[in-house]
Amino acid sequence: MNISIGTLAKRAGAKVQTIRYYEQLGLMPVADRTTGGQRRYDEEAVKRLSFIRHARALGFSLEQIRTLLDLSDHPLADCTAADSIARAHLEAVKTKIAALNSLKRELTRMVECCDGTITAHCRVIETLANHDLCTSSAHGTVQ
Amino acid sequence: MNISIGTLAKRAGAKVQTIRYYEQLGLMPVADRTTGGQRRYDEEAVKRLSFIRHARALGFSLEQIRTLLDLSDHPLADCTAADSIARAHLEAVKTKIAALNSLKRELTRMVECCDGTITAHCRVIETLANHDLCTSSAHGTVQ
DNA sequence: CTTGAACCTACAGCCACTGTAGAGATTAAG
DNA sequence: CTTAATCTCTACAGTGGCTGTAGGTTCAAG
Repeated sequence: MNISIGTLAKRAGAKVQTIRYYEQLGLMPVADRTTGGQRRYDEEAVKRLSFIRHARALGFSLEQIRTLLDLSDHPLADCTAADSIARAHLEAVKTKIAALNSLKRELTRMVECCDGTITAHCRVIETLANHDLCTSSAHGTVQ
Repeated sequence: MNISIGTLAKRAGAKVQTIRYYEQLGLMPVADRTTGGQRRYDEEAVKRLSFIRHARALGFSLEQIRTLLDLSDHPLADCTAADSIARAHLEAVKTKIAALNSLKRELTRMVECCDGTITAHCRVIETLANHDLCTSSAHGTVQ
């Protein structure tokens, strides 16, 4: 009931600005204020922000998190929705891992073949210049 | 010498706007224009844009690509710089793969344990609400 | 010569924050 | 009680890497 925004930030592992940003998006509740206008939070807010940060660390988007928060706010609802969000996300993660692995192979080949002398013979530059030298076809845009 | 921006886009796998964006950033040269003011490119531009798109597909940042382009523009230079960019990137990729793998494990556990009935028993929500249930400590922010 | 596709500029929007400026609030020490 | 240090406030701009839109112009085929 008496937690400042800075303390909340530390306890849940977020930045102060991020909390205000979440409030703006409606992910965090509009906080009570002191007479001086500063936000004060309770333990519930710590839990909610931790939930959000944990989900973000797992790579869920804020929109996915919004849905997950709605579901956890209504504990009697069917959890099929939460499950399918998690499953879809798992699939996306698997795809990303596959892309990154093929990327790792290509980068490893690039680096191993660089003879360390002049750019004209540099495998790194050469590979980038000529896509045909690249065996892995799996990579779309990997972020 | 007579390639329109749309043709260039198709041939190198980019969008028209992206080419103009690259020109703005100085990654693509300022193109010659027709009397009517439209950009015309040559084969050299196709190569350069392909280089950029390939490097982007491999996850290099535009700033890294700027350096790689400078290096390939001056083929007599020492290629140590290109090599170290590629090595650093490879390390980053390995780290990302490790994080995603621990994430995959956590998501898999979440999904496997969901009993499909009500949110109160839902492993997905529960895991997100309680970071202590989470075994993988490796995940920072994964994008 | 007409038509329709492609092109032009300029700017706003996306995501998920992060950083800044300048002002006011709170708190601990003296 | 005063002062100083730290926090917090709002509002807005910037990040990266594009993508989309509006409103107009140019080009190439028929």
